[in-house]
Amino acid sequence: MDYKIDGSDILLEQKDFDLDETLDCGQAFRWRKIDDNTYSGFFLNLPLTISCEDKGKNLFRLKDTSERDFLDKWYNYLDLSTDYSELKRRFSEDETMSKACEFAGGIRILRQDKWEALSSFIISQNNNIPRIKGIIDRLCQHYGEYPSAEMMKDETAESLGFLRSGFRAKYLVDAVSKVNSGELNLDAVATMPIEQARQALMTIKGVGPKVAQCALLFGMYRVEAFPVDVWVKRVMERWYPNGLPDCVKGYEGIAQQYLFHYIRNIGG
DNA sequence: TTCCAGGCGTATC
DNA sequence: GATACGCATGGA
Repeated sequence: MDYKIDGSDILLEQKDFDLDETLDCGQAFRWRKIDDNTYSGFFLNLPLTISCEDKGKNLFRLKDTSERDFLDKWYNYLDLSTDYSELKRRFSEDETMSKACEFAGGIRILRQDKWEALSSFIISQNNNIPRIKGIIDRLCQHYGEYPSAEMMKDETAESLGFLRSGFRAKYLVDAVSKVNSGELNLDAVATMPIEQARQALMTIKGVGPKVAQCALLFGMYRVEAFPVDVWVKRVMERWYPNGLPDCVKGYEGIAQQYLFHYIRNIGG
């Protein structure tokens, strides 16, 4: 990772980073493609427009970004401290993982906000990505930003009707209630042993094994969490009937993201 | 029209 | 513990 300040922008040189593969691969739902090389989106409510200026040189421009926001927020959000080349080398001991890493070598795991990831993946269940984005758009439009659990404290399944989120509205309401009451402390969950953390999240109505794993992986950077959705289930049946290879141990969640993207895009 | 989507709660065995 | 089914919505 190398960067310099260019006027009001940050110029970032970063390998193993592709905007489509990272910002539009189903892990985050508030990034919008502006043109071929540019996305606009948010971490919490801090906006960013980011462009790939030169693919060959791994050069990116973070528009209107202070050095402080870059170092304090985006460096962490974009997981710039993790060496994905080294991870891919380890993963590539396995033939399928090798192909998946080669297919989309620019995937990174975003270190998202706990509540946003949890509530987003509650919305994601039995749903498709364009529609998930639509529901989250309406939620943010309504509040003017991504609402905290505190901001949503008076919502009911009925008052959330404008989301057109179907049966998921009541699940959101239960999550809001448990987080606001302190019954579920997301900061505490983030540091629990993984199985205990999973069980704690699953006390929320509408949070099962898959949504819990997604909240842990994408909202709390628990990279050992392994969410299994319909696509990853196909991966397991097709390539890993006896379980994941040893070379992904400890980083199952990151491996999962390569595999998820791979099977969705090769017509599995 | 039917099927499906980054699943889960509930009923039933 | 495993399996079957319904669930809101909207695009293909």
